[in-house]
Amino acid sequence: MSTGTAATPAEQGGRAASRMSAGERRPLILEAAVAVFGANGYSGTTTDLVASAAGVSQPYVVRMFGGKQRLFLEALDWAVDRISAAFVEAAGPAPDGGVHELGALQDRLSAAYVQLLEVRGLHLIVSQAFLLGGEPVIGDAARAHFARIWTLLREMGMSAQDVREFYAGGMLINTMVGLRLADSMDSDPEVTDMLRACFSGSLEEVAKTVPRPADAW
Amino acid sequence: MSTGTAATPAEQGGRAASRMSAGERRPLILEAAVAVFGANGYSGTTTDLVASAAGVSQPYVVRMFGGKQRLFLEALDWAVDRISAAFVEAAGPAPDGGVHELGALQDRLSAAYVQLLEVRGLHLIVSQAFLLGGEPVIGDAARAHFARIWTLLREMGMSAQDVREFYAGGMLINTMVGLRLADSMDSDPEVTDMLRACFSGSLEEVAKTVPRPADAW
DNA sequence: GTCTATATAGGGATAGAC
DNA sequence: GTCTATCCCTATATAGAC
Repeated sequence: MSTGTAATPAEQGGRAASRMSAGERRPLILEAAVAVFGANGYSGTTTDLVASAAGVSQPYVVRMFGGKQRLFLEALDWAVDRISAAFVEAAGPAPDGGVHELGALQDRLSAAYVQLLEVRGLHLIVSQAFLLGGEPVIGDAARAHFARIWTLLREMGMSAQDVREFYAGGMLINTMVGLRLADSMDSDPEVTDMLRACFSGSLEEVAKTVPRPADAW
Repeated sequence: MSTGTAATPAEQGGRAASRMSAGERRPLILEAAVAVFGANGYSGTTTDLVASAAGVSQPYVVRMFGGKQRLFLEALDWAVDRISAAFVEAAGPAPDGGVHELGALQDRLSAAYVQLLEVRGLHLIVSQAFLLGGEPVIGDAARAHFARIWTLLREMGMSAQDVREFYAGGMLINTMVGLRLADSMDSDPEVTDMLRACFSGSLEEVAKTVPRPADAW
């Protein structure tokens, strides 16, 4: 584990050491920021925690993004972009200039959303942002993101009620992730039932995907 | 606005001044704590903010509850107790040793949940807690509360899927509150549509109840 | 029961070296 | 491009007066 090599130092507690273009480093820090902000919330996150997770120094993070708030905003963008992209990809092209078949579409979207659980903190940073409506800058961004995905789904042909239901299910999934309910799954059989109910239908077994214990972050 | 009178000094920025038994003051502070923790989250809340909202000094709050974390736990208890009580009351006694009629029960529970919006921060402190699953002490409490209400609803005769759906709707409501979507309602007609969709059915007009701008807190 | 004063720690941001 | 050193503000908690 020599510190001078090029092998990704982030995620391993090692320091950067290797020189990298800002363009390369940026997404690495953002990914770390999503994980840390997701786990600890905006106020609960220190720029130093993000820096450690990314394997760089705290002042560097602040300097690169211009402050904690901007870092959060960019990380949130990054996260919502990924969700949006995943939905677009899952939906695929609308059949023959027409509109998607509803049931199938929703199944694919749900599957895509659960699939995204493998990206650390993705769902959680969004949930965190949704609780920050009172913040002047972040609140505006959060509302815009909420509306943006809403519109995206509407344009795929879902009715307002369809979207409502889909959103509701998504928020419930976010909640179970935030609660780390899966962690207590082994010990408490009733918890398993709750998880089973919440990750409905074919997604059942994916409950295993829910992030396990909070490691470093 | 003489500071020596007995008239509730809390919520008005005035200092306590009046002596009160700990038993009387406690719930006042808890109520303030629910509002402040709900709006700002655990890390985002300072004990001083709670103290100001309650009209007492910061060290007094710390001393009375034994620390910020304990204060949060008690405030959370207070909130979930109120939700639980509201549900029990809304359900009423089960008809003749049997089980509730499902549709009607759910409508009453939903109405009760929305009704509770008039208690500042009630829904939000719960949402905040649900994102703290990684915290050793608070996480356990949050999971317990989640399971407790779940069980309560199951015992009222709802199936696991019924509860899942009800929870999902509740989390969505919490999200809209946290986002303060209602604040942008006047300016953006699309937002009104989203709100209309989310506060489904007869609850439509209650969107007005959603807390307006973040005042002091 | 309630306050003022304060010890002490932690975190965001800046300066400046390499 | 990246780090070390450091400033300064804020926040929890304690001590002790009234």
